[in-house]
Amino acid sequence: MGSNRATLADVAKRAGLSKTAASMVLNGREGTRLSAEAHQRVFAAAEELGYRPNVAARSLRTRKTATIAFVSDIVATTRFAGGLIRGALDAARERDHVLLITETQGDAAFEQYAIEAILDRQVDGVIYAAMATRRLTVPPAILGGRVVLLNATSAEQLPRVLPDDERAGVTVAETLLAHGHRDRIALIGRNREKERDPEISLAAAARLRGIRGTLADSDVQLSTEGFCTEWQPENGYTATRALLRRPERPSAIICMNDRLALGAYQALGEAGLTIPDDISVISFDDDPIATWLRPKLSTAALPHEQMGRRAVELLLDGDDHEPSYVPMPLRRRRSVAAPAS
Amino acid sequence: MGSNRATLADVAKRAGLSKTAASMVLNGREGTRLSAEAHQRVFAAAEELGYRPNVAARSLRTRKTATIAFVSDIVATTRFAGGLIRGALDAARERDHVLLITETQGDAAFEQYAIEAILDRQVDGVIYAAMATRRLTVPPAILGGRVVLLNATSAEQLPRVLPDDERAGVTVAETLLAHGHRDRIALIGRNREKERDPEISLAAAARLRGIRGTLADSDVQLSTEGFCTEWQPENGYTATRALLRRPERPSAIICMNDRLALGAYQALGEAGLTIPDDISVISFDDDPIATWLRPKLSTAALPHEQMGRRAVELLLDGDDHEPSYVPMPLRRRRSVAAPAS
DNA sequence: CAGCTTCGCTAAACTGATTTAGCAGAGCAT
DNA sequence: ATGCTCTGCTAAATCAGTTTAGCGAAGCTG
Repeated sequence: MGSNRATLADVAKRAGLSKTAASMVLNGREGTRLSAEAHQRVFAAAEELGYRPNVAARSLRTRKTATIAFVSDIVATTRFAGGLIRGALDAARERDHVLLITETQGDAAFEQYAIEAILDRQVDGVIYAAMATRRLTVPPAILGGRVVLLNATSAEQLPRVLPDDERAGVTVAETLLAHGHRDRIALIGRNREKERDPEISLAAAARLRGIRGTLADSDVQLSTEGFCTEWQPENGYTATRALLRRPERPSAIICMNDRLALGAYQALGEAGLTIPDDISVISFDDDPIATWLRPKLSTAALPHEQMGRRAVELLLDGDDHEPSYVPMPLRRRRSVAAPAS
Repeated sequence: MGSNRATLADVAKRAGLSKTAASMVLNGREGTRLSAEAHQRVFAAAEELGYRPNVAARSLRTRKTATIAFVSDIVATTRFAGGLIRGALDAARERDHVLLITETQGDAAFEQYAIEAILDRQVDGVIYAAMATRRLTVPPAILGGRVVLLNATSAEQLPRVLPDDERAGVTVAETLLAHGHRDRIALIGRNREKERDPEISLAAAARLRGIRGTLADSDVQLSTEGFCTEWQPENGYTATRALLRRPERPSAIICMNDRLALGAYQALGEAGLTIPDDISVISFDDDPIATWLRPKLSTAALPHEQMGRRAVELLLDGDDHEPSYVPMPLRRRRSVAAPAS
């Protein structure tokens, strides 16, 4: 690869100046007394030689690598991860940085490897990301540098970016109310573990809080709450079937995520019910399947790209340690309508 | 970050030896005449100080960074990308390497940025990946070093890893034949552009070739071929509805990917047909939705993890420039059965 | 015109590793 | 006693930058 690249010495020689001068000019140092002409010559020489500084040499001295480590439990390889990385990648590029990506897979040895790789390479900062919004434990070794939590919190008061799940819950509930749903709003995806253990999920409790609070403000309660051990399509299917066996059919179903909603669609389809005419469905996440379903699913979107972007911004430009809550906009599609009759 | 780390000089001093000696011992250099005792002392000192070499300093001298660049058009942020990255990540870790991830998004300026970032950091090699299996143009600037193409080919004879789409086509066709399907096998997802332009897709033509060849060997032809401008669920839905309007209903539908299959499921469901009793469905990719559908979809899996892994292996240990074809195993699930009656 | 400041620039040290060239002492043969 | 080889180790150069300290000439002051 970069074998015969021009070095700073080459540039200096061509400009008829010292390395010092060349270095200062190229770094735009203030207060140096180099003549305008010297500036010209250095820029010209650098241009002509196609000079690009060697990052290793530079960071040896400056301890800056223009590299950010993106460490995730498992996020880098899931469908949800895409946007997170994309956003981070974009923001990093805008700031002339680059992303070093590692995955711990929840494995202590892997995490150890990641930390060492990061420390060895003296990255400028670490983004510690979680797949599911949750609390996690940051390895002390990286606390020496800048760390931003992405989609996560931790015991330490670190800067962090989180989706505003509670607000999303509010939005979802408001939408249903606005369409005239009141007493027959069901929910599927209740899950004690997710709701209680912040190490597993922060989203479940927050969404539920938002939903219930908003309904309560209008003197409404959820008519039925379906529990699911996982938030997978199968669980949504089963929960929805259970829902339909009850005497009073709901006018709307809130699903705690889009995979559950897929299951709900399947169960409703089998039961011969039409969405949204017979029953409305609304959900959270905005997984790609949301637009694949028929009808397209209305859902509060996890703003992954924005979150990734925000994390980099916080890392590089950030000063405040207030958690950064990113809004989850509702994607209004075709799965919500007024209750039948 | 790593502020007060022990340096090689520290280790040497503690061991009562020179930096030279310490360096040689720690690098396991053969042919050095350092005593066994010297070895002990160096190892002990390094251990006690928790010594880890500074990668920047080392690579300044050796031009090795233990870093691989993973450049993709857009793959890093799509659902399909996960496995690719995961596999590469795992293989890289096993070889004590790390991944620098960038994305060109098909944008020339972004590509330029990626290249410069890569060259500046003197990565040991580049994995150039495409989201869809296709031919792409590798920027000449990176051809100076090791490059492996992932899910892609190029004009240059570069080492590359590709899914064995043709063989997958064979497998899919064989499966249908084995279940007794013959004259009423339909296909959806024909697409002239994808089939003809290798810069768009290599998979479409290869899959089709495999399917047709295998059927022909048994004197069978596809009964209907549905064209789709895109391989999205909607197109699958429309194509399937068209299929069902024809006089003779197919006994099986081959979908060129799982998203089309989702569309097919939706159309079949609406038509009141049961999979696989009334009609079998088989597909390609093994997208996560394949297991979310009811019944679960049989599909030839794109072995993303293996491909990513293989790319790193080829890059680091590889010698041969033969394209590496990775098999696409058929995930046998519930969507294929014998034809009705 | 000596002394001081400012200007414009550079030599050399430094970052932390690897690598080349070679030195001192021991052992042996002559 | 001299010359030679082998052993066990080290000094110093090197990679490509940044940074510190400071030098010589010009200009100005008193």
